[in-house]
Amino acid sequence: MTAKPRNYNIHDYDVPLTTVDGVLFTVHEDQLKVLLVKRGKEPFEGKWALPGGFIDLKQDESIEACAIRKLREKTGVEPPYIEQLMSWGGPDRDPRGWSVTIAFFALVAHSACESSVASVADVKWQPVQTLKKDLAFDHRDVIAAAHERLRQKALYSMVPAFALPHEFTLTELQSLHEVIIGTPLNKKSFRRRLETAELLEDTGKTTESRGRPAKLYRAKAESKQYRFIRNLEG
Amino acid sequence: MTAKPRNYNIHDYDVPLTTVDGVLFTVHEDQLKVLLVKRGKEPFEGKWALPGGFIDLKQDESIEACAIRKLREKTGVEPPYIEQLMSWGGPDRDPRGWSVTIAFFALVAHSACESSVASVADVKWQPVQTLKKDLAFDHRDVIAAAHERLRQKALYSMVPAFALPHEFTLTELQSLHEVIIGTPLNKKSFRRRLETAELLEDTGKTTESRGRPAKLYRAKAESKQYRFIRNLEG
DNA sequence: CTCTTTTAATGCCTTTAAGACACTAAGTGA
DNA sequence: TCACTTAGTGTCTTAAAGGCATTAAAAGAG
Repeated sequence: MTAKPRNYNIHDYDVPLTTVDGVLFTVHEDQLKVLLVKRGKEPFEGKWALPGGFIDLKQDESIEACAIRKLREKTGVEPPYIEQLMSWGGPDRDPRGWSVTIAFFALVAHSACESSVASVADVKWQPVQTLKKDLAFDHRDVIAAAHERLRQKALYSMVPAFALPHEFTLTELQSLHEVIIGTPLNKKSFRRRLETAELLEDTGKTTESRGRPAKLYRAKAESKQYRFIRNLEG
Repeated sequence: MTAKPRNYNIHDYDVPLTTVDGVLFTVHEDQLKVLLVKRGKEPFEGKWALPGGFIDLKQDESIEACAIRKLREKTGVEPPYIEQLMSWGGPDRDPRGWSVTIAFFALVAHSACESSVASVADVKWQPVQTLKKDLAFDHRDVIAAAHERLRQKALYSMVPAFALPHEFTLTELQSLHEVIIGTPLNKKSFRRRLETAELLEDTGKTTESRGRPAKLYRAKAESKQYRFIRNLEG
């Protein structure tokens, strides 16, 4: 046991087993994917689970810092977007007893951490459409909640842009939103609201492929907080 | 210590001190008020704090159930609306060491728990506009976050209705929204969106006072989930 | 070099829902 | 009966999304 500040003694308190988990999404090959890690020990040894675990009481300065650390350990990078999702707790979700997980929801470009993830067998990008039912703990519910949150964000914000590389085209951004929401979107509306809100910077560069070259944009930092006053049709 | 299922032993884990707190709002005399409880023991003995505390690992079936229990203990009733707000954690927010609070945000009619609150000296309704700075822990930040959440809800939902008595007039509901948002709202817009969304039931009753009698309405259960696709102007 | 194909970007009319604000409705009390 | 008060509505304007066709800019075929 470590020395505790003041008079805190864990024996005095009957506290739950509190952990932090991250739901890290990316997009690749027109699919929304979530990062899973194969558990190396009990409980749920061998099952796929969300990256996460115990708070390091000596190192972590906050629960968000803890979540970022967990994700960095698995991907090699810090996600450009992270926010707290919600917490789950109960007597039965962990066989060791009453437990709590504080879940975070994060986005990253597939290209930014491709090497770290592809090089190890116990980490993978799983398409959310083909999620297995036998994930560890209640992680299936956690992912479902994160997916729903992301879906809402796609309707009233440009937050999904942080699942793309630093520079991207409007078509890429729109099709990402469409993948997340699950329905096609109106091209004109999508572009018009982006333009009036001034959320993107023109890089001056363009793509080169078949057809007319597309302009490449960068998300401004403010776009993380921006909320449109009106939702797109879900 | 209690017997734990399987091989769980709290000594094996360096876990934070996890607690649950509730931010319970109501409206009274045209003011938004929050429920505070005077702490009877260290830390922060004698300071005002949010109702909350440790999870009862034998009784509580979930963290939400725990939050509801804490609020019932102080008000005598279960709030008609409760949702998880977010969690805060860090090494310094509690002098006993690394701690986490999972905060909930709830609404109740002032009349529903007036007697329970007025009868004891260590519980009070505090107007959010005149909050003291020296609340226990980081509860000032928690209340600020809850207030901001409630403000957003007032722009795109009818959730604030759950801070009113079971039956209420449209004028009462609108002025509640105005108190929460902090600006006047357009009467016609407010009523029109309510009507088209069919969120309220006409009770057939009316108020009696000076002026034309107002119809009394009841919030339908669905109104808890309903989100307008467009926000009112903040 | 011109024409077809492909993808990007825009113009413009329609539709939806909110803002503004005047007006009518239904009570009370002098 | 009339002034006053509060509730509720009619209607025009404005903001922003939907629909859809058109134009723009490139590559490749002949």
